[in-house]
Amino acid sequence: MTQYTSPLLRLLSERGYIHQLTDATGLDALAGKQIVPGYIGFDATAPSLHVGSLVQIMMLRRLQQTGHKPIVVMGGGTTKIGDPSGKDESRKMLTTEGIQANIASIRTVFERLLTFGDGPTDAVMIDNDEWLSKLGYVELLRDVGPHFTINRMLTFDAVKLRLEREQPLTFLEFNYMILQAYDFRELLLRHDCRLQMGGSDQWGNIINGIELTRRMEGRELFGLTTPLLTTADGAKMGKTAAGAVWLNEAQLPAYDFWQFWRNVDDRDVGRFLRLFTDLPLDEIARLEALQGSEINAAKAALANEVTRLCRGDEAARAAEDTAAATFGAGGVGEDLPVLDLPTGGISMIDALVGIGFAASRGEAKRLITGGGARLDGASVTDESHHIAGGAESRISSGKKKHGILRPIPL
RNA sequence: GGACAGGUGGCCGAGUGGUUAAUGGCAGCAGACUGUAAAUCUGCCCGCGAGAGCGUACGCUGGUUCGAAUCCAGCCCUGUCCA
Repeated sequence: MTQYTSPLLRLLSERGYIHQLTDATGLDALAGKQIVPGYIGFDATAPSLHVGSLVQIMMLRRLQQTGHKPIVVMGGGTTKIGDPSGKDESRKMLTTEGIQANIASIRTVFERLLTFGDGPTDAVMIDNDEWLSKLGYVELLRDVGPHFTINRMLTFDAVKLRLEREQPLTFLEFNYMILQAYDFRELLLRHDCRLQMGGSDQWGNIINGIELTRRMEGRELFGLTTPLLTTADGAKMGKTAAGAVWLNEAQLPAYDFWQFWRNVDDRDVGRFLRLFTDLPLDEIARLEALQGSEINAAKAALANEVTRLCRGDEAARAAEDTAAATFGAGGVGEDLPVLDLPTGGISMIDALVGIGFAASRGEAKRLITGGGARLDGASVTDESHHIAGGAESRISSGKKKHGILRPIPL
């Protein structure tokens, strides 16, 4: 591992954030002598980011922790165009209000992880719509156009792959990289931003921004990418059964968020602890070394820490208590999903659908037939089983998903 | 504008008149084994229905046929090449 002198690069390096770096010694020197404003761009297409973006968010946190200035750039301007990457027509373009609402919602998570304000190392959040929407086409062509050759743009993976696979690549999409490059330069001019970070898939875009700025302004910028975060079995991080693992409470309850981390693959524990928690490295080394079932303690620590950072102390504690009560004691915890139990009871099928363990009645039946539906821990195999009203009970799908059936109070 | 190839279930990809709700793979769910892990094996995997069954579905719209994802026509979309 390269020896860095700046606290920033040391921290990033020892915790596993660095995949590629444009000019390691240059950035190391710069970070050692001044506050480096650095930015990462985020999508504004949904009201919440998901764990796939958490590495980037954490990186901004590290930036601030080592005395630099994090800049969160929301892609409001680019979102307006609509994301062209999918072929499915139904991808609707968002209205300005919709995008603003998304940005406001996303901001709540950033506020937990970064300190915002007006100070020199306080984080700021900017919407690239501020400048992109004012940009004239002719102006853009004149200023930026000469600095991009099609020849080079065609060599970028994002483009090359699509062409090789004979998939459509629209002009719109093709232009994304130009807009992103433009962002970097704009951020230099507005906020003296010197560094852009991102996932490894952003390397090409980041390089473009650096190149463009060098040609237009004669200034040197830096780029840094994180390794593509996959789980140990090779899947892309952030998608699970129920869909994306959202960072916002409104999109995913804290208990489920906690469970996601509690259930990571053994092999991922150490890496995730370094990336997603503030635990000291020696503590992580100790946890990571646990063998066999003991590694579950490390997973619990991971779940607690990440939930605490993203959702707050209280949420983390409630999730942990619920898990302990549910899995340890075989009872129920307060944080489990609850379904009202009518006085006359409810059918097993309706209960499973009602609490969200099955998407349709057919699915609920299959769950029952397969032996995965449980009531107070006992498997229910009768499709027409009727749950009596009056008493609280625990309903489960498999061994991991649990919920409470609670009589409606009179 | 022309020639050719293509548009199938969350994704990839078979199928080219009936036995096809549609082979297979991936992803997903459940069971067994475990440690709320991985790997492995087994079952499930469009909706409604207790069930027989019914309804939807192979780009869109019509047509041929007892019967179509499969044949025909028009249209839309994508790719490759040509103008």
